[in-house]
Amino acid sequence: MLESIQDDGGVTVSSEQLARRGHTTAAQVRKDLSHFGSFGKRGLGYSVDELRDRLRIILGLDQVWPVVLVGAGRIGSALFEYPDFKRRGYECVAIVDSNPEKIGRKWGELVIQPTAKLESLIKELCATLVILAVPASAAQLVAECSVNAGINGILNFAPVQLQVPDGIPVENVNLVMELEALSFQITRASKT
Amino acid sequence: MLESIQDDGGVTVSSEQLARRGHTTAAQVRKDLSHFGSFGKRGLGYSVDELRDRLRIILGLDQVWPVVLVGAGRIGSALFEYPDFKRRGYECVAIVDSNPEKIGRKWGELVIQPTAKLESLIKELCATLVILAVPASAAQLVAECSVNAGINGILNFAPVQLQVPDGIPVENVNLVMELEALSFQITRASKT
DNA sequence: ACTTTCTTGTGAAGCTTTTCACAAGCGGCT
DNA sequence: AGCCGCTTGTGAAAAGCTTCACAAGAAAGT
Repeated sequence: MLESIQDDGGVTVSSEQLARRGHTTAAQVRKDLSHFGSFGKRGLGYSVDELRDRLRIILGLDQVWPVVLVGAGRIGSALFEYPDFKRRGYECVAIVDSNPEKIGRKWGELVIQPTAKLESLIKELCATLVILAVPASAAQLVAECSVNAGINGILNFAPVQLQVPDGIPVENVNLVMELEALSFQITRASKT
Repeated sequence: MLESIQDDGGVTVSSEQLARRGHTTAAQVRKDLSHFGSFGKRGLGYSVDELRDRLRIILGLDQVWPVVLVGAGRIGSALFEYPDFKRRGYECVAIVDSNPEKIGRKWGELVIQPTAKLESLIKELCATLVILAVPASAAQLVAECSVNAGINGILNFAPVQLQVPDGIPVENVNLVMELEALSFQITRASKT
């Protein structure tokens, strides 16, 4: 949001304005920010540039995160091509797939590697994140292998609840569940 | 989870077992279910078949949801091919894109249509959901058009907060934000 | 029929998050 | 300098969510 305000030439922004854009309340914006420090000026609001920079640091976007993509299917390719990805500091350093037909193919500069190499690739390239874009049946095994190799976080697209040690953050994206959330709300509303 | 238990031959399941699988607590499982009714038997647990069927009805999965896919890019194609999609009752009834090169191509049985036809397609096909897999700059316009056509819910992949009337549910999937959640947690943990 | 072993459903307690409301502070205008 | 219009940061109150703990009920064995 702050970058879009920058593009529109905004220099300062109030919690009220941010709240309207983000579908929340001004008090919520201020309370949330206050957990990390004090970024605004009374009577004036927040400096867009400064707040953006401070939030980038809080989110860890002031560094490059080497990412290994596991699964060279359609979801994998969608992510690989997604431009915002690299712009935010996430750099795909390796691609892995189990399908022998895909191994050896090139995506951009990268050659698709066999799953057997996952662990050594993570170690050699010091990858911090893996993206799991594999079928549900393979996900748990890939997760364990990544954890053994010392991965720091997992983005999981497989529709299973991964079992990983405490302290390794996992974010799940379950596309069917998002649709189910919609059909649930619509069904509810129509029963009023 | 219940379907996976069915496949493993499970007949009944306790809140404790469900909690372990889902990384939550038995009390949470029971409290959540209690909001929709009383599905279990004391001393025995829940009938897997019955609970699955009841939840399917609650989530609105006992009917077919006609979906229009807007944006025939990589994310769109990943969704279109995703098999779980149709299995859960979401049926893609039309594909729309703004790129003249793509219009007229066939994906399976469906011909890609121009964006201008979106409104009439939604009306004619009685589509209840749209999936927005378009660039951020186009998303708001497509959303408004869909709302005008009487859409019931929106699944939005564009990294913008859509402004739609109250009562139209919107679910957002923001891939970069998921990665940011991971790098934030890793950054935090390393500062302890 | 009685006891034992489970497990649900649910008030009450405890905890977390959100909202309220206002003192304190900044900038511009007279 | 003094006043006025805004807006932050934050304790305190309100609302919401999770956990606890237990009565009530179900099945199976004696």
